[in-house]
Amino acid sequence: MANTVNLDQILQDLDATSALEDLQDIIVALRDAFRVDHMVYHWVDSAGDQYGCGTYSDEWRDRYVVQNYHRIDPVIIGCFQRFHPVDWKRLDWSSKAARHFHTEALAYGVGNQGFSIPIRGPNGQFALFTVSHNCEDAIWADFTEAHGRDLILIAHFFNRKALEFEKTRQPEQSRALSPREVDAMTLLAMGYSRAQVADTLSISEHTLRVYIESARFKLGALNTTHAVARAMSRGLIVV
Amino acid sequence: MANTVNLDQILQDLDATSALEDLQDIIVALRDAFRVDHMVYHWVDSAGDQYGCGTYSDEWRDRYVVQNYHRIDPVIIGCFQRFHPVDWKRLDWSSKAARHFHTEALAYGVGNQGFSIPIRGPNGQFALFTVSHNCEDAIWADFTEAHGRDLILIAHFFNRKALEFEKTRQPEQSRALSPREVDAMTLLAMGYSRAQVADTLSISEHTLRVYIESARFKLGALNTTHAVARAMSRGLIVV
DNA sequence: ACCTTCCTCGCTGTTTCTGGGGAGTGGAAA
DNA sequence: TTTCCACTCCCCAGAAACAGCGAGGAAGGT
Repeated sequence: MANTVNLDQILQDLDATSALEDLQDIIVALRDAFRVDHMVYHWVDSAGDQYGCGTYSDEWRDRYVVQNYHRIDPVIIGCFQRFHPVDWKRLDWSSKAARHFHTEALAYGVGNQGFSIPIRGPNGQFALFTVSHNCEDAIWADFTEAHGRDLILIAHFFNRKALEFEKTRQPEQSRALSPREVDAMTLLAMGYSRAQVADTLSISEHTLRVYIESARFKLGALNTTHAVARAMSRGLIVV
Repeated sequence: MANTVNLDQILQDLDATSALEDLQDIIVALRDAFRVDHMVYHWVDSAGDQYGCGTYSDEWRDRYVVQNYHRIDPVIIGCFQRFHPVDWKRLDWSSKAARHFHTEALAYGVGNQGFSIPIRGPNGQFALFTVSHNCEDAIWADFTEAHGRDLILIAHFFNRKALEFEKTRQPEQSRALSPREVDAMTLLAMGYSRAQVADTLSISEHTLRVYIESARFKLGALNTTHAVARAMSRGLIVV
């Protein structure tokens, strides 16, 4: 596992990429350059409409998707609540589902060591950049220590490219909410009922309803809960 | 404006920081090391409850806060919908409010050039790391070209520290949700009605209601929308 | 073995939300 | 100037969610 990696060259190659498919080739080359078992970029999207590329076996990837493992995968859950890159050992593997997931992952060739970098983009986009390997703890610690920063940059550039290519698919860049709409969504997210929200904002409940409706429309939401969820995941409101 | 910057030393210093106040000293030192006019870290929070540190004058900062400029600042608006670091020249300064904001910023000593890096953390956290300077376009382009990557890493480490210090404020942890509860919350967050969720999960609506109620209880939520919002902000569900 | 948690199903009545109308102001942009 | 958009207010009927009560079986951990 090693050491002489030309970061500049990698990032330049990444920058020069012009098609989504090329990322797969690049990540394989990266895996070889770093001499680790696996390297994966994984754009997580609850809709199941996820994009990813990497060096896991097709069988594992298929199984992961079919079983909806992104819901119990401690790597995803853990990274989602963190900002730091995180070593898999520091995650919570205590639940039964997590342990089962772990043994199965090992059986499918995923390394016993792992290092994952959470990445977040606009509109609540969330992705992971993961390096995995089979080795002892000390060796792995040296590796992450040595290459952590490089991996952050690579992850950043990877996501940049992925966003660039996927941008066309996501025309749903919702209009920004008006201040009043933000207020309404925020208070609703805090558990207030419509009556309470209207009271807090000193407006009639009818007026409030107009805000909720227009927010729902702007966000393409089906109901209030959906609208609040979307507003949150797009970072339009903070609770 | 310059060139010999010891990135390792900077990041180590950042990592060793143990108090929020120290970040202010570090950012001043950084500004001097990079020989630019201003360097600012700005945690943007829609609530107005923002944290920031940097080298802008106190007058400008106060005015910014009082006037709620974060709502019209093209840097914030532009960065919020981007993932790339962005040069200020590429932002949209066309609106009247933006032009007024710009001339005023210049008057308060903000540089005519700027480079801002959006950073996103868990729960929709959003921050900016900005470098600003007074110089010509070509010189500025050289600078951003030369130091863009370093700045990304510095921004990352800055935000890491800021999150670390702020985390202590909100240690609320709740019991984990059961798989079925997660399913229910997730589908509700996706805009499904109770009937649709029950149908999707192939359970009766009555059963579904029990899940929602127990999730609400576990999360300390007042209603379904609140429960979904809390589940999201705690990273228990991914939408 | 016991206790806890999870999963599943049922009833009733009350409160709240939703969707469909409508109308008028003021400010900012084209 | 006209045309947007944000903000404010109003009514009504049907649909949906809420609160509170109940039950039993399966699986896991102490």
